[in-house]
Amino acid sequence: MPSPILAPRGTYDLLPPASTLRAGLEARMRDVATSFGYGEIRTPIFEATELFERGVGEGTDIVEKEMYTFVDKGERRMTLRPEFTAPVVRAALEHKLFAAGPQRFFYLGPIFRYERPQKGRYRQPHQVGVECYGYSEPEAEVEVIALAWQLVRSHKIADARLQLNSIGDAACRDRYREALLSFLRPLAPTLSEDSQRRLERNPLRVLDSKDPRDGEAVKNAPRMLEHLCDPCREHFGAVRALLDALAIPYDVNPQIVRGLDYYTRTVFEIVSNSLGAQSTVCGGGRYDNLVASLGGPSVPAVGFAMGIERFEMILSAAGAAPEAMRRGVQAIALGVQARARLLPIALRLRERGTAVFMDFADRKIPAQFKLAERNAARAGLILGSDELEKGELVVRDLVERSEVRVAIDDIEGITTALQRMGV
RNA sequence: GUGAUUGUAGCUCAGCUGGUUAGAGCGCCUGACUGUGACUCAGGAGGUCGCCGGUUCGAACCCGGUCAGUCACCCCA
Repeated sequence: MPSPILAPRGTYDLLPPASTLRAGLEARMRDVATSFGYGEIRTPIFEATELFERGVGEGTDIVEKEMYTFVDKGERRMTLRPEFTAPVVRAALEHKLFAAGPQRFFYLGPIFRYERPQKGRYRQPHQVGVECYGYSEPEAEVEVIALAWQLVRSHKIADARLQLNSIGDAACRDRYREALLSFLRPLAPTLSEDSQRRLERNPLRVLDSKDPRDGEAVKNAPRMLEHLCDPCREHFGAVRALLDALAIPYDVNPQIVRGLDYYTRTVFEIVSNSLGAQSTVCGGGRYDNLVASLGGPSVPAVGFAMGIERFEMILSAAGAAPEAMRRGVQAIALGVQARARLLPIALRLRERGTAVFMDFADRKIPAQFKLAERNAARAGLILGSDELEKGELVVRDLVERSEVRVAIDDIEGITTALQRMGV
């Protein structure tokens, strides 16, 4: 016997009713982004591999070992998108949108990374995120952060915290890099193997190492925030002042570094301790050089990406997951003839937007009531032989356990009775 | 990629130091109840014990491999 085919490792099937909850969450996310003036952008699920090599950075783990890359029949190197920012920039450049001034986009959908699955980490995770182009002003960061914060706040998530840092621009980061290197080099033998390996290539990564051996060295290491050039320091101060004015709480956390090459100046994360080792639910910041590095004009940019699965995990940990509401109607017919009469009524109700469930298996009344329970129907529409004779049907409130009788063809009367029951 | 741990019915799990036809609860189906959801009672369906191989007279149990889940490292949303 052939072995059964399973969903690929690190992926999952979203089934009802979880899929209904997901759809509701996505709808609320769209609403929030829309209320900030962002428009939805949908880009292809695969792109030229080179886009990510240039956009995300050749030295990053994502590009080095996590991409789903293939060669198509036209010998083109293609990659399933591992993130959204590079594709969005590509689309904006392709359609010359930057000629029209500032642009605001949000996106929602799956990304693909070949990673070892664990809690809050999948091979096809889903992200919602925004991109704001054309503003070098600190208000841009604050708008994007406020949007992310609104997403979190609108769901009453208690233990989410905003972490903020500045990693400077090309000029002051290079100077800091040198300062950090000359501090860490003498200590190299005391660092973890990973950090020793990373030291020359990306010394900033040593700062957020979890290895206790690195903690000691990092403790006295020079701080980026103290090495910011004047414009960067001023900019960071302005971001903080605006956040304070909006009463958005945050911690300055010098260890926030972000893994992608394109970030400049402000970086931020929203973290929660209900996520295990994957504590970040949202990560973002400013990336003023990305558009130019992909061959476009010099356009400053700010954005974030939020993990939808992780967001759901926080929601359920907070007990904020919405309960499935009782909704719709169970159409209960006894026998083929009654079914034939009830079917068009069900259709009429559905045309009016009422959910109607119906069973065709000739089950008895009690069995059909059980189905109504399983469907979490709010009301029942019962048509048996008695009713058929009298030309009536029973509209039953499944919560109050009360019922009224209405003429079979009186669709208005049925609708009114259902409305009274809150269907 | 590294390490740890788990895999028995649709779900949650039991199954002693390897020993006849593998169990429970919930769920599902049928009936008691010529037409009202719960409860009760009586029946019933459903498992090649993740898969492959090995050891053994004999494997759900021991060994190896493999697939998948989970957790951590790493990385990140």
